[in-house]
Amino acid sequence: MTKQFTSVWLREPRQPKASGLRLDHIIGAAVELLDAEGLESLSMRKIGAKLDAGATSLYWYVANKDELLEWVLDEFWGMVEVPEPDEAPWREVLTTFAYNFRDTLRAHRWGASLIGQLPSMGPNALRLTDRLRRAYVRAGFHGIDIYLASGTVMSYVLGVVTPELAWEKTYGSVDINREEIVQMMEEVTGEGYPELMADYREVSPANPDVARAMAFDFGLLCLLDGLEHRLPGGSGERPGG
Amino acid sequence: MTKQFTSVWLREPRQPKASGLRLDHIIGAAVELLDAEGLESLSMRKIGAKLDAGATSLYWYVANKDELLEWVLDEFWGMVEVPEPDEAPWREVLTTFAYNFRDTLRAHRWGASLIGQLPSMGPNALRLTDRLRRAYVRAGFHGIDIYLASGTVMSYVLGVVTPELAWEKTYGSVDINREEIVQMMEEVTGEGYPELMADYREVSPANPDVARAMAFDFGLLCLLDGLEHRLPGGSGERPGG
DNA sequence: ACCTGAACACCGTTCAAGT
DNA sequence: ACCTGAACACCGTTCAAGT
Repeated sequence: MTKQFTSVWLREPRQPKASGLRLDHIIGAAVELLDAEGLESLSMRKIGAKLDAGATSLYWYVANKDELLEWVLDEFWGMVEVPEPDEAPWREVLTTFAYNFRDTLRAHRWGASLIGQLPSMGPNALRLTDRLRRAYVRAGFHGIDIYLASGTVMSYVLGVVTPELAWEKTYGSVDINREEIVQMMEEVTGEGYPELMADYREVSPANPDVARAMAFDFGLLCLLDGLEHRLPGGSGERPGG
Repeated sequence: MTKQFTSVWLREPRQPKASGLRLDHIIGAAVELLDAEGLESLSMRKIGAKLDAGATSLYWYVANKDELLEWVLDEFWGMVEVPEPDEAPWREVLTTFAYNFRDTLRAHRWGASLIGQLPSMGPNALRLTDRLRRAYVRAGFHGIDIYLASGTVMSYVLGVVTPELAWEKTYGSVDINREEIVQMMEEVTGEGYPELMADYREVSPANPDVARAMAFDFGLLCLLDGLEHRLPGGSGERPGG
């Protein structure tokens, strides 16, 4: 007897009456609280209060907090804009997506945490997945390579931004410059890694926002170059690919 | 009056007496509980109990739970092995790191969450950063490009694995095959994305573990190709780079 | 059908008090 | 110096009861 495979997205929606709570209002209230106060301080009680309802009333529309957050996560995916793949060259489509995704992650900092905690199977997530897939198709990938390539840019962006958010959560409100960071690292390691420290001091841009943006762009360029290289006809083509 | 820049790693350590609690034991107990029960069920009370102490005793060694987790996170970084960059070609070093990092993230599933929540500034994190940096130096990058390239592979791996862990957390214990996933997606989207669904059905490997491993490898190859392409002398070299 | 409040089993953290 | 227990202000969720 194996567990049944189910999903939030397959549940019968509750029929709201004209006045009273509604699932979309609950999700909206959750998003507003998340934007204002962050994931850690979101509680069912606060969502209820925001809607002039008891916390426990939410449980008529939602099985539990995770299920609500799964809906909220799909709202996040709905905020990430991707150009229609027919309307621009594939590198431009993916670059625009990468920058939009980065901006959305930074504007709604709870998004990255939810992506790491809950599956992304809602309609907005699937719409985005489909658009990206078509961008890779238009690039010229075939067969299984479409599938293999289709998550690369998104993974890269998520992986870059996630630790940045963690850093900013802790040190974002602190007035800090590059030199102080390096000094702190030196105190942690002793005289351990002189070249690493010299590098930070000498070559990394003094403004951390600029440094982050440049590194993001550099890596994205590498990834796109590498994808192009693996396209049929490119010199990285695999035998029988 | 700006906030002072401080860190866990700069605090004066408490002097433990011969018998009694010790910071390293507290960290060790936390890691064990994390491996056994996951991040969400870790509590100060449980850590205390595991050490035959009251939960509040921990606060002598640790300012709060986040600070303890910052130490725990550095333990995680300590588990990620990277070959010495002198001992192998740079692509091999980075490939080995990528696979090791992926394995460690999968073996200690709380790691990815902590990376997204807390800064990685401990000695193990810095040791890893330095090794990776030297791998990029050995590859042939110069000046600011060392800095710009140095996070790329790590970001990619983190971004790939993080959503996989979220998926497995929800559906990992469910007996599920590819067809059931596709059917569920079709129920969510209606007949929305026929090509996306056909692709999943026809070209993605039937075993999800195999599918994930192949996609991981493909993207890593792309990224390494793209890095190589940007090396001085490569055709992607930038003017004045 | 929808909403409520009381209640349960938890949290992280503070603090006065003990040794 | 180190550890304790009581206490505070929270959590998510269940459930019997209301309308």
